[in-house]
Amino acid sequence: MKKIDQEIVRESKMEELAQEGIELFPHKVKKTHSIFDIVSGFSSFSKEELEEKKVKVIVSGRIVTIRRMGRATFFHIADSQARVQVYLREDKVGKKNYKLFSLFDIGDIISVEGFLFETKTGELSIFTDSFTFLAKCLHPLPEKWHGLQDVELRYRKRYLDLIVNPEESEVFRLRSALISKIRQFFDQKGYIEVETPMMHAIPGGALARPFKTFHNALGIDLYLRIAPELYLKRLIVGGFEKVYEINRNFRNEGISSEHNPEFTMLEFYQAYSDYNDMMVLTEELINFLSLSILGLEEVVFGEEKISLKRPWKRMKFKEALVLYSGIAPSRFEDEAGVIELALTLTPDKKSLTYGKALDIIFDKYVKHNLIQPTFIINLPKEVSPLAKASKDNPDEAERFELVMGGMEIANAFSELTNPAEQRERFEQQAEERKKGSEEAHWIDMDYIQALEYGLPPTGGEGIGIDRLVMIFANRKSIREVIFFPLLRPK
RNA sequence: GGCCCGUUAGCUCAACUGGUAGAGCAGCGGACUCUUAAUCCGCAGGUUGAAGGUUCAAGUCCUUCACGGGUCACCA
Repeated sequence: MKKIDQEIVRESKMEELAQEGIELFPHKVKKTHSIFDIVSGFSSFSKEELEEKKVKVIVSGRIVTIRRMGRATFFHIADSQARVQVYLREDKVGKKNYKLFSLFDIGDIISVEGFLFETKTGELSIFTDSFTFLAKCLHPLPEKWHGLQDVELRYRKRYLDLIVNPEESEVFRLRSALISKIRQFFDQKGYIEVETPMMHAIPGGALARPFKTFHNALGIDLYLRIAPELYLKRLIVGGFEKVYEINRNFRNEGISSEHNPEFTMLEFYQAYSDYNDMMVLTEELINFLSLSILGLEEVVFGEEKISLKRPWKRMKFKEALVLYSGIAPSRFEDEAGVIELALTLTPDKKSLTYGKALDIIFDKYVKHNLIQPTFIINLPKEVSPLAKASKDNPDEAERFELVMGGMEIANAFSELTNPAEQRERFEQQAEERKKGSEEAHWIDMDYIQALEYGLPPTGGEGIGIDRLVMIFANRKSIREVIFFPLLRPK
């Protein structure tokens, strides 16, 4: 890559540092405080208190601003959480060191040692007596005022985004807190966290196209998992009554502001419960997350306010269709008509079943209207091959989707426990595969055998963590909540 | 994959119906010991995403391509 003049300047400054005997890549540095410790611990102190206490600190960070004024210089050092001002004066550090500092640039990482004080303008700062070079930044950083705006660059070079747009790091701190609180929630309820395979010989547990790979030693095709579901239920068969897993799923489908090919899924299963229990648990979980992270039972999402006060609305799938689709209720009785309508919405599809057609109409006309958290219950059995049928209506499944912010956040059901019925459902799916539906479920005989050993009544659920973070962090694109979203290599 | 939009200095953005590619920040040189988007003086920085084409003349119009964003489709 061609070097620009500023890069050449920075390189020659680094050479000069070396000539001055400065260690360019030091091994270790002393540190008494983080920048955050200083800002949070001493901001409330008055000028006089600081002078009296003479707090000595050794702190490291990246130089993000420099204001040189002859024999004195102010600069800020920062990490992803906080920034603090440093005051450097020639009479304090000596002529030689002061001159050395002219070889430092915005972006360099240094350690400074000094006493805390307050400037005339009232900013908590470090009056430094010495500083240590830690790392050179060989490229100029984006502009201090606007930061890095180019979304493509922000995603491709997330480290740059984090350096110059510190508010972006808040999204990821929130994400981390959310996952940590999820673990706390389930652990307290006696769940155990488990890990199941991410490489499957038979990809299952969802309706989606998988990524395919090959294992050399075994000489077999393997697939990156599209869901952990079937393995987690095997663990229920094995006697673990409450399990959860938080990890990546991989789906070889389109990319959009709501879809990344790899995404983080929370799945949890509880023996001796059903989908109604899962609804209560879900409300409890997300309400808890909101209260413990945001301190509120409400989140702002775009133009909307989402209330997380319990209980949340429960609405039958078909009722939601009638209420939001704008299609006359009587038309839903006409199966052929519904299929025809759905086909016009998805020109790529050649044929559809009634249940699939309803699902398409739901996604198209209903989902985006559901901003407040809503459990859409009793989805068509046809599109739910792993769920128990409803007692009252054999065409419906004991299944719900949680929709909020116009997005599907969770999907849960009373797990199908009857091995013979599971086998029939798989066979139906196999028929659909034959007809060209690449996302239809495979037949997993080992899973059926696991069911034959006896799966107790079980409720299970998956929650899309990335989308939940989107809502909590008020971001409209999934790429804003994933450090390194998938982009085409340049 | 279809359609729409975008791509100009390291970054953020200008450049009217085609007529000499500019500014701010960052950088370099100089002044400056409480500044904070520091200030003041000066300087440098460009294959306008790529390749073709139209034209006396293209950042601007046309074609193709690349990457991204939005949207539709696919897909929980």
